Amino acid sequence: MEEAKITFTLNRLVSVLNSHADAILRARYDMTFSQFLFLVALRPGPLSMTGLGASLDVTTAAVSKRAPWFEERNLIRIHSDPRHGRKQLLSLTSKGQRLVEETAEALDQAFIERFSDYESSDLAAFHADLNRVLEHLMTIPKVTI
Amino acid sequence: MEEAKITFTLNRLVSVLNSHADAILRARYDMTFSQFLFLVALRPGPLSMTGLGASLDVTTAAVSKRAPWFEERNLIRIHSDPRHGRKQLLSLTSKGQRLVEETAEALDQAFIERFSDYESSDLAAFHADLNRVLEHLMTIPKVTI
DNA sequence: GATAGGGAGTTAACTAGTTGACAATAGCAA
DNA sequence: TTGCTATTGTCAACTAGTTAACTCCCTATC
Repeated sequence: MEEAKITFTLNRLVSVLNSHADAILRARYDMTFSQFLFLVALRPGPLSMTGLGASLDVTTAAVSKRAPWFEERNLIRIHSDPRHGRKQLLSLTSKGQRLVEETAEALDQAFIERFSDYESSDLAAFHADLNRVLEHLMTIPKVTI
Repeated sequence: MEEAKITFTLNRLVSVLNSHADAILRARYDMTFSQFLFLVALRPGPLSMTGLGASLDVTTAAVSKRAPWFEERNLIRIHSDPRHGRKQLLSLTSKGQRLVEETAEALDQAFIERFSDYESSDLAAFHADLNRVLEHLMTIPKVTI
């Protein structure tokens, strides 16, 4: 039982962090955390419906249904890939790009303030630990069912 | 940007752990992770709709809608509180209790195996770090919006 | 060229959450 | 008692995910 509680603690931690981000985005930008994630995934460059789904860890169908909402608000553009008749490419408009930069910056800032009394080396060590555990999990894909 | 990535890593980690648990539960018990959580929250004792919602970090309405599913399968009992006409109490049936114990044990076991090559002191230290960060977040409820 | 197969996107039907409006009960204060 | 106010649960309408079935379109192979 002691071991399983690590996963509970992790879930609580993530939930608190995400709620906090959500609250900031709603209050200051009238936007949800999940909308933020949708746009942020497009920051590195255009993606197909399927590609964006993979990046968000969500099915293509889910992206396909949400995309028009962002297009209507002129945050993304949806245009068909010239080299593949069926494929659609989603990319940020300049309005979308501006919004992403601004909100990402705001969240970063909030995070930094919240942990201002932590040594940055402590945070770095913590992050390293997280990555170590994550990699450990990824490198044993053998799910013994 | 470096800082914000901690939250990304945390989200990925939680997602991997939960998917793993979900896969085990689906394969061996024909049950989802979220159903497991619903039942596990009742392990310490009966809860009202609202109480269970608080424990699952979900609204009362969400619990109210899901509860009949568990009752139909004889996993929980729903009976009105004798000392409060409106309140409903949800409690595990013996079948539900058996299922919870068995599945919790299976997940614990899977976790232990997955981390068998970790020093248990490393895991304990990691857990302590998580709790430290979580407490830090909880003790500054001042959301500067 | 015809065609079989695979990749990409959409749609329908479902599950699980939300908020807001409501009804019923509890509990206190006058 | 009576009458506010809190708490508790349910319902309707919505959002965001899932899977399964379908439609296009491209490409390889015959």
